[in-house]
Amino acid sequence: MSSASLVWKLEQFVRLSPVDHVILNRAATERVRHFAPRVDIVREGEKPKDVHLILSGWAYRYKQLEDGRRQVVSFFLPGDICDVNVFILREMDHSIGTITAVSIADLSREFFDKVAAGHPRIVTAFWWETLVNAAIQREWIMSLGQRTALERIAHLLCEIWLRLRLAGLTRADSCDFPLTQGDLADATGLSKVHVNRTLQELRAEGLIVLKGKTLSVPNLDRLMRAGLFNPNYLHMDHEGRQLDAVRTSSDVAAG
Amino acid sequence: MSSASLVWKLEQFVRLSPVDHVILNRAATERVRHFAPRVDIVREGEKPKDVHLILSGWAYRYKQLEDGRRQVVSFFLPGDICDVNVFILREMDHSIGTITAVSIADLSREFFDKVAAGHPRIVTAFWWETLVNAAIQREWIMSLGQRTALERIAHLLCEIWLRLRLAGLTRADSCDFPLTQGDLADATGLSKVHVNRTLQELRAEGLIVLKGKTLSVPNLDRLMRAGLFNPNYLHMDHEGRQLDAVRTSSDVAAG
DNA sequence: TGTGCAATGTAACATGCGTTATTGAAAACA
DNA sequence: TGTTTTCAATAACGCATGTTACATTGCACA
Repeated sequence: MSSASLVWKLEQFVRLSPVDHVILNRAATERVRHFAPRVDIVREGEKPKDVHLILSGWAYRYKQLEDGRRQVVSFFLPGDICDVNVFILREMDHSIGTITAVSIADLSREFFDKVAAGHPRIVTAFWWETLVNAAIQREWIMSLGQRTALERIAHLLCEIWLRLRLAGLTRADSCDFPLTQGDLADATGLSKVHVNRTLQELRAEGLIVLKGKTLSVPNLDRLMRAGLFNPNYLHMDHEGRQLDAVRTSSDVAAG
Repeated sequence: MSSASLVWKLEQFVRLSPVDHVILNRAATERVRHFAPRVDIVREGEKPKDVHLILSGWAYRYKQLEDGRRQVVSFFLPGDICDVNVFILREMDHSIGTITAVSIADLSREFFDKVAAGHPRIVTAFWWETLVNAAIQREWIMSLGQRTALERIAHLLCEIWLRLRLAGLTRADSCDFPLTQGDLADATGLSKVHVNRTLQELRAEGLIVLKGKTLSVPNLDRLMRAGLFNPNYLHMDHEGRQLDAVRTSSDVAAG
C-alpha cells in the first residue's frame, strides 16, 4: 500500500524531485481506508470532503437513471485520482463503487493547498492527470457514438492495458482483469449477451485470451487495429519517454 | 463582442469584484479573431498556444475515425472557454470547428498566470467551468450508452436550453438554434434519418417547435421528463441562485 | 465436500435504428 | 433571377444489437 503506482505514472510525464516523492508518499500513507469488493465509496448527492487516491484495486464511476439503467462512465485503476478539486462543486453528480477490494488514501484540501503553494511539479502532474481523464471521457463518447460492439470492446481493452502498463501493472503480455461481462456491458452501453458474443469473436480471432480474471493480449498492435485505437488521447508522450515504449511494443508485435 | 455572456454565467456561481470584471473584459477585447461558419479553429495534432473564449456564435469539438466516422463530443456556446490549461499537453487530440460565424478571444498563458497569482475568484470560477464541462461529458456518455433516440435528443435540447439561459441567450420560450439535423446526428450517435424521425416525434407530442434555426420549448418540464433530464450535473446551484431559477420555471410549467 | 449463488455461455426471436434512395424546400450564390 | 447546393422529409428494407430464457461452469462459504 503506497503511492508507487501514482508516482510511477506521474514520473512518466514530469520528473519529480525527492521532496515531491516524500510529499506524495506521506499523503498516500496517512488516512488510508479499505473497502470490500462491490460496495460504494461515494454516492450521488453526497458532498465529499476529500479527493481520493486509489492505492490498490479497481473501481468505477457510474451514473444511474431513475428506472435503473446504469452506465459506467470511467474506471479507476491503482494510481488514479478521483476528481482533483471536487472542493468546488456542491454535490456529486455520480457515484463511485469498487470492483475488487480497494484501498484509498484521502487527500485533504490542505494537502492540495500546500502542493499548490510550494510544489509546482506536482501541480503540473495533477493537471496532466485531470486533462488526460477529460480526454478519456471524450474518447468514450467517440466509442459509444461511433464504434461497433467489437471495436468498442477492443478499444476499451487497449485503453485499460495501456493505463495499467503506465502504472507498472502488466506482465509480459497479461494482466489482472477483474471486470465481469456485466461490467463491460455497463461501460460499453451493450447488453451482457452481446458482450459475451463479442468476446467470443475477439477470442476466435486470437486477439485476446480472457479467462478467470486474467487477460492476455498476444498482439497489442492487432487489438489496437481492431478497436481503431489511436493512443494519442492518453497523452503519454511528454518528454518522449512513454511514446517510445508504445512504439517499441507495437514494433515488436508487428515484426 | 464582449465578455458579457462569460461574466453573466460566472457570476451565477461566484460573485466577482469590479476589478475581476475589468480583467475579464480586457482579456475578452484584446486579441479577438473572427471565423466564418463551418470552418476549423483548431485541428487534431496541433499545439495551440492560447486558450479560446467564445465571444459569439456556436462551435463544436469533434473527433474523427480514420474511415471518416465523426463524433461531436461537445458544443461551445457564447461565454464558453475551450480547455482551460491546454498548456500542459503536447498536442490536441480533437478538432474544434465553427457552426455559425464565431468570434473568439485568445487568452494567453500570461493571462492565466496573472489570474492565478492575484484573482482567486476568477480561479474558482474557471475551475467551476472546467468541472462542469467534465460533468457534461459524463452525462453525454450516459446518454449515448443508455438513453433511447428520443430521450437522447430531448436531453440534449434541455442541456443546450439551460446553458443558453445561463449565458442570458434565451427569450421567453425560444432561442436561436443553428444546429442542422446532421449536427444533431453527429452529437447523438444517430443517423440523420433517425434524427429526423425523432424530431417529428418530439414535434408531434408538442414538446418542441423547431423551424428555421429557431427552437421553442413550450413546456421545459415536459421536455425534461421526456429526456430523463436531471439538471444536477450542470451544478448551477451554487449560492442557491440558479437552482431557484430552474425551480421557478419548472413550477410555472407544471402549474 | 457439498451447496448456493454469481458469472458465463448459447439459442431463438424481436426491434430500434441504420442504409439507401428519392423528392421537395430553402438557402447560398452567381 | 436563375442555378446550385444544402437541408429536411419520407419510404422501403436490412441488420446489429436487445430480450428472454435456460443450461453450464465456477467459485465462496457452510
